Amino acid sequence: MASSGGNGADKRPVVTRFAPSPTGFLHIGNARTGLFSWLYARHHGGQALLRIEDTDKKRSTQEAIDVILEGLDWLGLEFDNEPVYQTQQAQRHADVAMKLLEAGRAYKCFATPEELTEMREQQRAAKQPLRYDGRWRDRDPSEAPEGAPFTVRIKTPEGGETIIEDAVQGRVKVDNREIDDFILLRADGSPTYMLAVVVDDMDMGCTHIIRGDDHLNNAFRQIQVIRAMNGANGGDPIEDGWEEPTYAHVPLIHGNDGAKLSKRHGALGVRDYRDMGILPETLFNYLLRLGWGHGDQEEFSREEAISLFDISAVNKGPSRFDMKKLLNMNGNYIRVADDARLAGLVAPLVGPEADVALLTEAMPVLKMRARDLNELAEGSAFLFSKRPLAMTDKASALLDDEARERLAAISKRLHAETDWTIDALEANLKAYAEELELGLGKLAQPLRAALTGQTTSPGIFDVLVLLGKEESLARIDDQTGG
RNA sequence: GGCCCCUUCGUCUAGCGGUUAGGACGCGGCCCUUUCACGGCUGAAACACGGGUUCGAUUCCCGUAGGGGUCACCA
Repeated sequence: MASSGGNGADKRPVVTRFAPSPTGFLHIGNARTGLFSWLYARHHGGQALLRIEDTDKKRSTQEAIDVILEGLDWLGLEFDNEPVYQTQQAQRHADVAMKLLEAGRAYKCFATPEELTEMREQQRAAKQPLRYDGRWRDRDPSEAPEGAPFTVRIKTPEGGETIIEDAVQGRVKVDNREIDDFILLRADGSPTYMLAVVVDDMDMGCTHIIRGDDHLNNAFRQIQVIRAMNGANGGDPIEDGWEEPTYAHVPLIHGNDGAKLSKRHGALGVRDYRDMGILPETLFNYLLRLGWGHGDQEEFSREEAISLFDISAVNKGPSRFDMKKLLNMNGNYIRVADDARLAGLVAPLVGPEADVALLTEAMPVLKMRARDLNELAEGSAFLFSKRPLAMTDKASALLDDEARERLAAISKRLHAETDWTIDALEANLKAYAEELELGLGKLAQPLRAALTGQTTSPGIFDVLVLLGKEESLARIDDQTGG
């Protein structure tokens, strides 16, 4: 009666599924669920399947589906087989409902929507739980008006309790009285989500259902469909292969205020983070660390994640999204990322004048100073600025008369410099600074302003070398009138 | 409101009966230094509360409080 099904005793090869609905973007929280689902399958050498829940016709456009596919691809989560499209299974869903109806494990309900609304209002008024009261459960269909539309409802057990051994949440019990006879097939013959998910999960052979814990309550209803089909609640199996999967309900990601992450919290879509200049490996790692940990380790390669990930180690409580930490992590990943790759990513952000070869050469010193790709692009801009350079307020403040005089002297020394390397240039300017009995900073800052138009940049000798002798001197002379 | 879930620094987490409660982000200080970063050192910062169980509870059990989720012919 209160059996708990598969639940870890499951010895079948692992098959997980990620089932997003095409809403126009890939929600960051869903992406994490997808990541966990994918990691679990990969860890166990099983299959990670993808299903598109496109039964909401209004929102499900090809474009919306592409956004999801693109997001998963960007994150590097490649799924096995072709994605299953839920709408294409509609006939199969209806068939299952009809089989249940024939077996007497589901029944026709002739209650109208208005009637049901009224029922709920009364329940609300009487402070009773809101659920279908089973008014057609034992009534003869002949009592309905001729040709009246009907829905198909599942016949749910009236007593006992249902237990789920959830891989994340642990043992969860629900009294069967809490589970009403929900609708399987609408009056127009279309399947409800509650039916469709289960049928698809079973048809796809899913052994593990890893999803957001907002579905925890649904699981208790979905199990009823499985049990009706496999005869666990009495009677013969209607079809083979309806084995209860192991459930793992992972907590949702919350915003800073602790509520479910939504539009008002800012960026929601995976694509938004990409546009903010977050690297895919950063998001992968950050999402992994949200709700899961492995000792003191903060950074995990894809391979480490696969070998170390364990669904039962996922925290039960929801975690909050922290942009600051994401950015810090992104900075770490940028610093170790391949220079040519970064140059390729940054070039389009810099503009048409960007030169990938120069960017690649400059990348080692540029990437030290950026936490996202946009910052990286901003930091690279000076390399491609056209003379005469526009000065920021702080930069022009640095270029007073005294500074310009020194720049003129520096210009003269640099014109004579034949060895245009970091070491030689440094030796040259340090000698001059000593001559003037000044700190190098007194020379470097105005020089930086003249060369970059800004007060911050990579090391001044790096800048000189990257710009080259000709361009450097021209920029300096622009400021000295020389 | 009914039902379900959750609760370690501000945030993400480690901990799985005995620890000076560890790490990371963020924040403060110091060092490095041509700016900004990076890096190094360092400081402040947590077991929600109340009962049990136990020689001993952050850890196990029960309440309370707080938070979250869910209750459609949506998915």
